[in-house]
Amino acid sequence: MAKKPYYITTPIYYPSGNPHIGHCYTTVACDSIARYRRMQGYDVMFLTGTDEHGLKIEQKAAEKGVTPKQYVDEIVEIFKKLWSYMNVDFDRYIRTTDDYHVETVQKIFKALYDKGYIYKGEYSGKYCTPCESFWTDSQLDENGCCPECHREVVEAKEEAYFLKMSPFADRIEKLLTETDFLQPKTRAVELVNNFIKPGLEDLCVSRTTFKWGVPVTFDDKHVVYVWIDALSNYISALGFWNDAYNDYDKFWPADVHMVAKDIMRFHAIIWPAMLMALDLPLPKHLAVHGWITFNGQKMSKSLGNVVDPFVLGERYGADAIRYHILREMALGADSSFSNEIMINRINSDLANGLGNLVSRTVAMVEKYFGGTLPKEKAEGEFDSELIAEMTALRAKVDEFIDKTQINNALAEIFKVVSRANKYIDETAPWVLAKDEANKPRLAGVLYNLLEAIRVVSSLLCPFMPSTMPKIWEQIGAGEADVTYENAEKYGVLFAEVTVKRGDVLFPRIDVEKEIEELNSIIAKNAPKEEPEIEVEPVAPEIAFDDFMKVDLRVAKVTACEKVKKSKKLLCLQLDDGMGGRQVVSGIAQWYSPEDLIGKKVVIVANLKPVTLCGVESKGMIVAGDTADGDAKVIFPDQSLPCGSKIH
RNA sequence: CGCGGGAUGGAGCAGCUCGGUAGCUCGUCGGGCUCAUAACCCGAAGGUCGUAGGUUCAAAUCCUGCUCCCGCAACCA
Repeated sequence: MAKKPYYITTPIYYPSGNPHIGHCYTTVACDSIARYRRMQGYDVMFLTGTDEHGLKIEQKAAEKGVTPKQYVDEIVEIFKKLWSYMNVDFDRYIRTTDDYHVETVQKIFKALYDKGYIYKGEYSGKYCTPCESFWTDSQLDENGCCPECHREVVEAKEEAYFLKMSPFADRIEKLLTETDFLQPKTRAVELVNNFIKPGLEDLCVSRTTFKWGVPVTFDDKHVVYVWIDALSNYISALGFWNDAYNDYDKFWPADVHMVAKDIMRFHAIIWPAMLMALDLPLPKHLAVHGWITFNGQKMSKSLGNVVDPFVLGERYGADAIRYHILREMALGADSSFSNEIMINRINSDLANGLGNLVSRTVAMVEKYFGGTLPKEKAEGEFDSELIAEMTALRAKVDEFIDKTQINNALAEIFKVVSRANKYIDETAPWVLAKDEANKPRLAGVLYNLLEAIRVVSSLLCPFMPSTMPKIWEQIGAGEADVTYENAEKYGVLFAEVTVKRGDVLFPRIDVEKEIEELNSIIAKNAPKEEPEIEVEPVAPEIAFDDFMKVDLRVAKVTACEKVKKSKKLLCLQLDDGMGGRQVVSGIAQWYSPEDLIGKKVVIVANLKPVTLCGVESKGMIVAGDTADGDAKVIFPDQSLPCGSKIH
């Protein structure tokens, strides 16, 4: 009988920087599910890869003085190295720069055009002629000028191709609300209300403003913009409309696309729309997970070195890191990552729980029986409960894996670990050992423990693939003993099994000492941050007269309050020495009103007034960017009088 | 009134669909045990279930108002 196919994917990651713990989570989660399915006997295709085109890559490469391809090649190596380091066993790695993928994208684009779903239209926005770049209103700088060169932009239109979305709105809404496509489903309402009900806008699917992308075959001014290029990886990697592979019929539709919530929208709306337009089946599930936050903060570049997966893996082992992120992360919700939580988890579950269980069991077999159990065994009290729990475990784990709830699956497994530890206490082998007559019972107890360990480690293998074989070696389990089949059976191990003590599986970590060391690593890396900010190129030269056009003044904040309806805006009343004025500034995330009242700040006094969220703003507060993209207000010498001109 | 999610012992969560002993993990305290990685086992303390009302014999659970957090959207830097 042919094995059932199972297709699972991670997103293709954007290699504009090194991979971090967030990438790790998605990938390790997929890897674990893929391994579990393989163990269950599915014919698995596990795909991951990188999305390598686009303006940002082009720019990053230019900064470093290399070609875009050279730039991504380098980072892709780091991704692959991390996956190998984390024991991620993918079946295929797709790069959107691969020839076969490019071929598929071009054919899809053409097919959609031929079907009339893609049409040529105009993309309008602000255009900076010297930079040859389009910007949306929100990308413009504070003066409404080009964010790159700070010169004026003009309203302009660019030719672009669009994908019609509206024909699919109804079907997508049904997909989200009436099927179990989206996991967790709570997000469906949000998507429908925000994007579908207001009317799906047609999607701009080509660009002429950068070159680093897949050329549109029938119009070489254009390159395919991210959507069609990136999303179609899921089928191009199977050989859809290319000759590199021939697996489309076997594996499509995918069983699970796993993504983080920030790209849920693209996978829940755009990707189904594309497939509908192509008349292809839709993926079965979209599993959406939250972000890993660090000490409550969203992951950012400056935290990257603290939570560098390489550093953590080196200290605690890849399996421990895998376990921690899988155990901690619930589908849908964010989960906070801190070194302390991680170390405590590793200590309590892995070192004290599982590791110690193996250690004490094996030690007793050696101590009381010289390493090999006798054939004669006696049953006794407490056996039935332990055996019942271990044989029932597989079904429970299966159920949670089916629901992509890895954290709950692990929790079930560790309940049995706990039960086994308790069983040792109940049966007190060290007491039995005192009387020769109890030897058969003692052997029975130890055999049951080995069996429990066998079941637990079999089911745990997909999640911690490098440690489990070490356990099998210690408990004398052969490869045939630790199959999925046997995971629900009792009495699998050879009756006269021989154990072999090994190294400590998960060394206990000294919490305080480790935290201290990790903090010192943070401290060591922290000073580097400063020079690491991306220094923007200096704007083109201007004449003194041009500078004098900008009227900078000192003004004192007399009152300040948050703008209702907005999270980022503060409304400030200023004494500018000229009768006062009101300015709205987007700094509410970093300053509360009390921080500013009474302080003098620098304002651009002759800026054209604008209305933000219904509040008029006459001028702007001068602020600088930090490395994290936060804003810091520039405070002038506080003795300067209000209204004094700065030049 | 843009949309959605959340507020449960010190921390993190479950319970809420289908009202009726408030449960789990970690931490704390006390005890037990000694096979084991100072690990394991047992017990205890600790909760006005955000707030104000309502429905009900009975509400963490249903309804309404309010406060605060978070995400999306918008807006801004």
